[in-house]
Order: sequence, then structure tokens, then C-alpha cells
Amino acid sequence: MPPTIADVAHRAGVGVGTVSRVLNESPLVSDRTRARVQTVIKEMDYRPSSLGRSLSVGTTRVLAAVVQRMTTSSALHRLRGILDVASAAGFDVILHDVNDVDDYGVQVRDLLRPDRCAGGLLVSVKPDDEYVKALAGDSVPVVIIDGRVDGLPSLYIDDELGGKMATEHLIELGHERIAFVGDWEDFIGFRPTEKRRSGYLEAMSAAGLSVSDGYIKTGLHEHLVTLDATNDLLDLDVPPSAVVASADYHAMIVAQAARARGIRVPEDLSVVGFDDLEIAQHLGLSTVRQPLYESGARGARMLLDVMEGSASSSEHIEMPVELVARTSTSVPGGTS
Amino acid sequence: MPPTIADVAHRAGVGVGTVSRVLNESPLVSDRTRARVQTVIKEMDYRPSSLGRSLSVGTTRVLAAVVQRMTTSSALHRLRGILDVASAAGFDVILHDVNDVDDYGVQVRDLLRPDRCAGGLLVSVKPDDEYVKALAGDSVPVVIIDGRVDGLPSLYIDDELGGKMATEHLIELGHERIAFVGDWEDFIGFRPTEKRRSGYLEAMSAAGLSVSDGYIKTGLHEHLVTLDATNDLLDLDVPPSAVVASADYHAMIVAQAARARGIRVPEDLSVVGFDDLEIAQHLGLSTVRQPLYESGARGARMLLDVMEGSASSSEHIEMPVELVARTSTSVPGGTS
DNA sequence: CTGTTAGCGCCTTCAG
DNA sequence: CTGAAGGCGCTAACAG
Repeated sequence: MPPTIADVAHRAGVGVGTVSRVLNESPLVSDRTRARVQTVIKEMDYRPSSLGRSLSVGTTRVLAAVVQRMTTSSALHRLRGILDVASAAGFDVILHDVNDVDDYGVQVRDLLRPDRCAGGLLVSVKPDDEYVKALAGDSVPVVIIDGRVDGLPSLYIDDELGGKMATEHLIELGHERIAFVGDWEDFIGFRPTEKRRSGYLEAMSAAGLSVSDGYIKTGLHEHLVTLDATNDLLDLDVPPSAVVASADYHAMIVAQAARARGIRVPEDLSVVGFDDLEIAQHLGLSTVRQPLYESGARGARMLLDVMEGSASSSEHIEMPVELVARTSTSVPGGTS
Repeated sequence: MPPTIADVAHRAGVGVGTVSRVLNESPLVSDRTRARVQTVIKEMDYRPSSLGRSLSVGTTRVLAAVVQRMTTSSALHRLRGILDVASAAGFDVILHDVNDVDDYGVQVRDLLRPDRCAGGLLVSVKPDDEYVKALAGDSVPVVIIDGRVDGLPSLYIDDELGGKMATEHLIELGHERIAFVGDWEDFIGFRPTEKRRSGYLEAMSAAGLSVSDGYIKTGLHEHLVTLDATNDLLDLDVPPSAVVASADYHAMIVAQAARARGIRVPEDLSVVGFDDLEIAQHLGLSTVRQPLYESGARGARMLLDVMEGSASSSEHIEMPVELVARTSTSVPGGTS
């Protein structure tokens, strides 16, 4: 129903080739005809069909972003970064939420084909080995955001370092009884929580601190009810004086659980999160910041580069993490 | 580079028409040939090009979701609902974040065309009047999620009622000094905050309660620093004993601001939010729940219906709001 | 039942 | 500089 290039050509009294040329800003058009064609285009409110164009040139003007169980705000922030640069570059972005453990490989492989998109962003999603190898096949270029896989351009942070920084912050404040609460809600991801926990353990042992029994509460998202986990912690004979949470989301809940029992934060319990969501700042939550929006934006830019061949197809970029001390942590006993 | 339908036809020793027929499950194919073709398809790992198909049938297998400044978790939850049903129906979804006040009309109009998608979901985005009229043009069908516009199928809630319910909850608990804190971060939306505030005012006056000077803090997102707003409130000679926030996000900050000055929640200050985000439950936040995920899912389903003509193109559906009382509200002075 | 053919809308040679 | 024609991958209408 919308006008086609032929309609425009007809009305302007030129051939479709000419219209196509003015559309693509080819210099091979006289100013006169160009002007005439452009006028007609305005008149008819003509917009070239992206479908026709894509089929013809063999490449789409869309990027695909694959996320998993998009429940977290961190995914949202990354997404914004992606959308902003994609949009600025004139690309649409298809958002795909993988929620089936079993055939996500198929889902992703089917999505990442030249007829659906020109490139893919795997956000916190780890392609299975088969897929990584098959990438040589008919897949479009891909970059990993929030994860690292050999052979694929990736953007990631040092989760272990992050966990260590959070813990060291507490140690420096004088804490000795430090617990760890976290989940690994990701089922096809990189399990950052495990690495953060390693960092925690490392920092503890480096400081000669021991981790008491029951001081580590981890589990699947659905099973780890952070509230309960925190209560368990607080019920111990020797409860922790501080806890490092694997994410701001959990840190918020830990703090709430504590306050609900009359335990003050940070006076009686210090809490550190991870991510530095927008809300963290408003809640005064101490946390390990990772560049969320930036990782999305930079990842998208990287993909664009790879797509046009101006970037190596196997760059690995580590984004910085940084401790942000706010008011949810203090020396044991309060008063900082 | 990927195999085409012609390749398959050739290898299977049949015509492209036949391959197309088995692809589309036409009954007009003998079991024998069908089997042979399918075998070849597997062998070659052939997948039909969505591009070719779309161009041919004249309609895409993609939905477009338009959001504005996707910063809130509520948008995220709605999005999940959309993705789930779209994906189940075999549709891709393009996510478009409008972030330019000026030409969002153009952006949206260009996006909502048959060559880019088969239907559009405007999430908390209000199409300008021009656009609504122009919908008769070459636009694809559209449904509004989280808003109501005449002439377009819409899904919405009664924001005024919600604001009223939140306020009445507080009133029933015995509060008389109730403040309102909210923002209207949306620049092209339906300004739900205004309606919620109206509901608040209505409830107050219905109860014969007066709203003191300075008890209403509203403004643009960037300018309304909730933390400051709360402090202003608490600095008043006669500070409120309760506040209704226009969203859980702000409620969380209000509560934090209070606690930071040693004001207990809910003993010294009751706080009600709006939305019932996933985190609200874990924080014990009393709030007015609106069905976020459901609105996305149902909106998408509705769009699918409209697209296949099985639904009136101008249905209005009001989703229910519900007060969820938790532990951030109590009678003035605490206890209970 | 099945092969062939004509488009779908656009870009890109290839002659003029 | 510009018009005409071929082809992108697929579906649908048409002969067999």
C-alpha cells in the first residue's frame, strides 16, 4: 500500500535506477533531476522499504541483543547503552530473552543469521561450545557483553577482583566476621557470583581471616530467598558484622532484613553490594561499581566495528570495577 | 552464503514450489516427496530466509515495542510480558527507546511501517494527535500499553483510583498529615503522576483532611531529587507522618532518606509506593500494585489479535490496581 | 501432486 | 548522467 520506488520513478518521470541513486546519495545524478525526484519523494511521503533494500544488498539494518531472563536492572542499563548507540547508527535492535535452557542454542543460532540481523550481542549469555565453533558458519558477527569467551570479541569485568575489593573494603574498616550472600540466577551465563565469591575468599584468607561455618549463603535465585538467608546469618551464635552481597539487589534485601529485626545498618551490620545501580546511590549503598551502561554502549560500538571489518574479531576488553563507599558500610560498631 | 530454497530444490530434485509447499505445510505434497525434501533440508541445515518470505508475503514476523527513556524497572517487567508472548507466537520484537522529544513522532511513524514490523506496542508512550489520525495511513496496527487514547486499543489502569487507594490506606491507619512525593519523568507519556496526585487530593478532601503547605513535592525526574524532597518534608515545622510516593522507586528513597536522619519507618513515618516491583515485596514496601508483566503480555496478545482481525481495533481494557499493605506503613507512632 | 513463472521492492551493472 | 534489466529468496497462481 505504501508507495514504492517505481511509483516515485513514474511520477517523477525518471527510471527507478535514478530514484535509487538519489536515495543512496550517489553523485551520478544531475542536480536538476535530483531535486525533482526529492520533491516527488516528499510529496508522496515515500520511504524506501527496508525489506526490499535488505534483500537486495544482502544485509539487514538490525542488531540482535540476547539476554537471559531479563529480570535485573543491570540488564536494563546495559540495554540502554546498546539501544543508544544502535539507534544512533541507524540500526533497529531485536531483543531476545532466552528463557529455555534446553534449546537456547537453537534459538540463538536461528536468530543470529544474516536475514534477521547484521550482528549479535550476547549479554551475560554464554554461547555453548558447539555454537562458538559453528560461528564460522552462516552466523553474523557476535560480541559478548559481560563475559569472556576465547575466540570471540568480549567485554567483561574482573569479577574476582570485584569480590575482593568489596571484601577488602570491609576488612580495612576493621571487620573480621564477614559473610557472603549471593545467587547464580543465570543458567546459561558466566556465573559471576562464583568468581565474586572466590575474590571474597581470597581477600579473607589474604587477611588471615577465617570464614565461619554458615557464612556463605549461595544458591539459585528461586531458592535463595535472600531474606531468609540473611536471617539465618543473623541467627548464628556469632553473627557477621558485615556482609558482601553478590549484587545490589541482594544487598538491598540484606539491609532490609537486618533493619526488620532492629539491626542497624551500618552500625550493627555493614553491607556492600555489586553493580552500582542507579538506585544504589540514592540508598547510600556501598558497592562495587561496574560500568553497566557503558558496557552496553561500548559492546554495541565494538560490534558495529567488527561488522564493518574495522576491528579485530577477537578483541578482549576488560572494563574497570571500582569500589564506591557510601553509608551502608562503616567501622564495626558504627560511627565511622 | 546460507543455502537457499533453490539449492534445496536442486539437491532434492524437485521444484522450488514443492520445497516451499513442504515449508508451509501445504497438504498438496505426497508423503514421499515431502520426506525427501525434509531430509535434504536437514542435511543442508536449511532455514528459509525471513527476508525473502516477508517481502513475498508482504508482512513481517516482528513486533515493535516503543518505550520512553527506559530507565524504570516497571518498563522492564512490561517488556518481559511482551517478549514472552511475542516469542511464543514466533515474533521477533524490536525495542525502540524514544529519547528525543522533538522528533519522536517521526521516529515512531518510520518504525511502525509494514516493512519493519507487523504491529506496534506503545508502552507508556502517547502518540501525538497527528499520528493518531495518520494511523489510517500506512501504519501497522498499534496498541497502547499503560495509557488510554481514544480510537486506539489501549490497556491502562485507573491512576487516580490508585493514588486514592494509597492515601485512603494511610487515612484508615489514622494518619492525618500525609504528604505526596512524585515525579513526572515522562515527556511524551500520560503523566500518571498527575492523576495519582489527584487521587491523593481527592482522598484527602473526602476525609476532611487538609494538605499543608509544602506537602506536595513534584517535579521533573532530574530536578526532583527525592532525597532532597524528603528532607524538605522532614524539615517542616509540622512534618508529615506519612507519605505517598508516585512510584516504588521513590518510596524506597523516601524511606532511606528518613532512616538516614534516624526517623524510623514505619514507626515515625509511613510510606506507600506504587507499582509493586519485585523488590517491593522483599523490602516490605506497602504499595499499590499494578499488573506490570500482565499488561505487557496482554497488550501483546491484544495486538496479535488485532493483527489477525479477530479483535476490535478499539478495545479499551482497564487493568486492576490493588493495595498491598506490608510493613512500611502502620498506625501513626508505630505498633500494629 | 508438482514444476514453472511472475512478482514483492530495491540495488546494481550495463548499455546508452 | 540515466533508463532498462537482472537478481536477492520466497510465495502463489498457473499450467500440467
